Amino acid sequence: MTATGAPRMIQDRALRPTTKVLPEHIRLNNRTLVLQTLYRSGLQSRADLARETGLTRVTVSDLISELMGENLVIELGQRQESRPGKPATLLDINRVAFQIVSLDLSGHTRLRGAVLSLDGAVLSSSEVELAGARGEAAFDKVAELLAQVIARATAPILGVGIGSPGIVDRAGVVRNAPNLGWRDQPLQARLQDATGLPVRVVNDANAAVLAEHSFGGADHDLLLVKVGHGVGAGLLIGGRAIFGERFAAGEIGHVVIGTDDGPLCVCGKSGCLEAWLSVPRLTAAIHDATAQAATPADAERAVSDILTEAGRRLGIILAPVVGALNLLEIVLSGPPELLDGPLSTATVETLRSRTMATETGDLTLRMTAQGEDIVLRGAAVMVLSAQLGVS
Amino acid sequence: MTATGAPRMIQDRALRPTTKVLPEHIRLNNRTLVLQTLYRSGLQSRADLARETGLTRVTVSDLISELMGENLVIELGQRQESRPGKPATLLDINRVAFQIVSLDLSGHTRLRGAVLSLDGAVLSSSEVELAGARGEAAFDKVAELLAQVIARATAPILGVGIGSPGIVDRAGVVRNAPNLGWRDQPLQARLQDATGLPVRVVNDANAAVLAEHSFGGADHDLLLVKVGHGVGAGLLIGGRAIFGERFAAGEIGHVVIGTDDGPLCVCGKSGCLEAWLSVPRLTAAIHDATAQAATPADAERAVSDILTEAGRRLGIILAPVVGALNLLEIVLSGPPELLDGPLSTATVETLRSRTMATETGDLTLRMTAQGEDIVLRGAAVMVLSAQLGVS
DNA sequence: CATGTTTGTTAGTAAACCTTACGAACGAAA
DNA sequence: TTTCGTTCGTAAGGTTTACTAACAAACATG
Repeated sequence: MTATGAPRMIQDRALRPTTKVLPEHIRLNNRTLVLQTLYRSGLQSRADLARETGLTRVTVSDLISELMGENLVIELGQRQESRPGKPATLLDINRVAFQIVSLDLSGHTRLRGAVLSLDGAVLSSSEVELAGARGEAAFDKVAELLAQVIARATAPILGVGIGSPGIVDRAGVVRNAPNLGWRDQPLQARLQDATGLPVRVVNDANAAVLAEHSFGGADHDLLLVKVGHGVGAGLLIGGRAIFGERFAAGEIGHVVIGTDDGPLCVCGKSGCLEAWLSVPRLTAAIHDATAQAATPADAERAVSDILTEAGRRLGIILAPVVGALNLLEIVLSGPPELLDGPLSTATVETLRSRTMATETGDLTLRMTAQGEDIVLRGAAVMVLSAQLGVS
Repeated sequence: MTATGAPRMIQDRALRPTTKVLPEHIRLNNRTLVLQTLYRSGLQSRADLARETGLTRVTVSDLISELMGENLVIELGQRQESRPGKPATLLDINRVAFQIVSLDLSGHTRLRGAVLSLDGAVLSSSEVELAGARGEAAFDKVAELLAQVIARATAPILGVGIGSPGIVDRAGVVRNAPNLGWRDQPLQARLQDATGLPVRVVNDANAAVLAEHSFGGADHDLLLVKVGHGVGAGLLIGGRAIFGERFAAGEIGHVVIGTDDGPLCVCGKSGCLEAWLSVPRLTAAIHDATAQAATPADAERAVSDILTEAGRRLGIILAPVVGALNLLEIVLSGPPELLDGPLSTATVETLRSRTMATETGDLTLRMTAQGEDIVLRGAAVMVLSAQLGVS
């Protein structure tokens, strides 16, 4: 029995549609496609865009005139090239027409804010001491910082991106952030009302992984481990951020490592990742060891041992994740003097020895190049993505 | 500086478009949407579909007439209901017009095949002994079984779905399957050429997780652990299967567990999951313990200890994955006499004690209800998804 | 200077959905 | 029995979208 009259093959795009599509959605898709292409490749002509997107020159021209009408795209004169044919008119995203405001609330004692260009460059930054403020007082600090940063913008603001510690849902409600004393804090909605600007709130580690993806040249599958006062992770699979069923994806700080016990954690368990790896724990351990050491050489060796063990622990906890997701790229974010040395070396060695290296490709582990601005830049990516569909 | 003239908000659908969209793609999306709705809800009128999909009655009628032309949808008389207005004409997927052929190659010694209805019910099944065949001989066994099963179909065949052990890429090439002696075996393409039918080849655990999702009422985020001669996992996030950068997602069989050593594994490492949990290892350990036990009570306790320890090991390795992905649902597939008891109890207890239970929701772990047919049914889901966009 | 090439635009076409309108079929009330 | 309102499915016409075809402008080259 053969497949006589069997239905046509469905393309990947049509797998499990969840919503109806109308003609106007086509326009939005293609408009964003053009913008995205221009954002990434920069200076291009209409004909270039047509070739790259597969759309016709006519359609691209039409979309471009719409985008120019919104001041999102500008013409930059003609291409200087000695070729036959009419010279191309170069286009680019109008990178100075708008700015992005970002806040990083993940610092333990200090909130940071900045104005960024559409390219993710920090143009100016501000800080506010948290000074132990919690709950509504902490919200006031955030609102105050936001107003300050907004005032420093020198172009229309495309939107506001905020990276917050804790568990943040898709609507930008901070479900739980112990450090700031927030529970079910509707941060996005409140700040949107207060400022009249589009606001996006995401978890800090999720913001960080977006920054690494967009600006750090990272792959489509990526795990970023952010080490600070706590330890969290951001996860990108197929270029999409993973949030988890209860928006707590990446919350690996209180997963227990290994089958021996470990240091007691504030959460009550023993051997949590955070008890091994958080910055306060590491600095305290290093301080103790240095104080007890007889000679500088002894001290150095003791410090190296501490960092190596911490790195090994990180490798142990990441190995199942790397195996289950077949991850090839892991990025660390945090104090380089702690992470970038024996620690990361031990982590990658542990990972390689505990997973099946053959067949699964070669694992890469590196420090982020984004430095301290990683959350700010990631929050900006959220804004670009939400407002322009670009990143 | 405010957002004067800031561009419109982009919907989620437009985030990162990668391809141009044409008007005909709309049609495909909406056609599939209608088919999907009908597949899941069954008996519905055109007006019902219009209300549920958001499309107009006119558009739904047009799509339905197209689908009826392909014999995919049929009318089933009028609704028997005492209501004002013209009675509705009930529609349904023509569930007997097509059948699906599935193969399960994951058995250690035996290959299974079946004809399934569009609902995923097994209509008839066949088996072939592998008899140690490897490489090209194993391929011949598969082709022979496939021909047998195809001959038993009693309706046009929608397509062929195959669940294979090992690493399978998106094109259905089996990159590596030690048990079958395959390396870069283009199974999908070869069988497609041989049969003239659409063929889809996926990893067996990935097929299984699709079956659990479609037929087992599972959630959108789901991890399925398949315990057999080896141990593998299938992962679903947001309703989408995760394949991994090198198509090896779910290959957790050779990840090392814990910080004490463990049994030596065939891969050379000590303490791999497979060394703790594979069916041969467990049955051997149980056999030894039973033989050494003085009394039946001793034997029972020893068996329980072995299964509890295996379950604990599974919990240890899954904890970081569950934490990192914020998974709430885990399903086990394999011999229930081994898995469904002390083992699964120990796994879920270990998971709960090693992850942050609060905030992340309550974890569920259960046996699959799909039994031995799970891979066959999952392979059928692949066909439904590829050919009709339905599942 | 004629020719060929490339760019961007104009005009017309096809596909998809929508809105509006209508006949058919039914229950309920006058 | 007749009238009215409701619901279903279809028909006709309009809008949006991107496409094809054709063209003018601007340039290099022989």
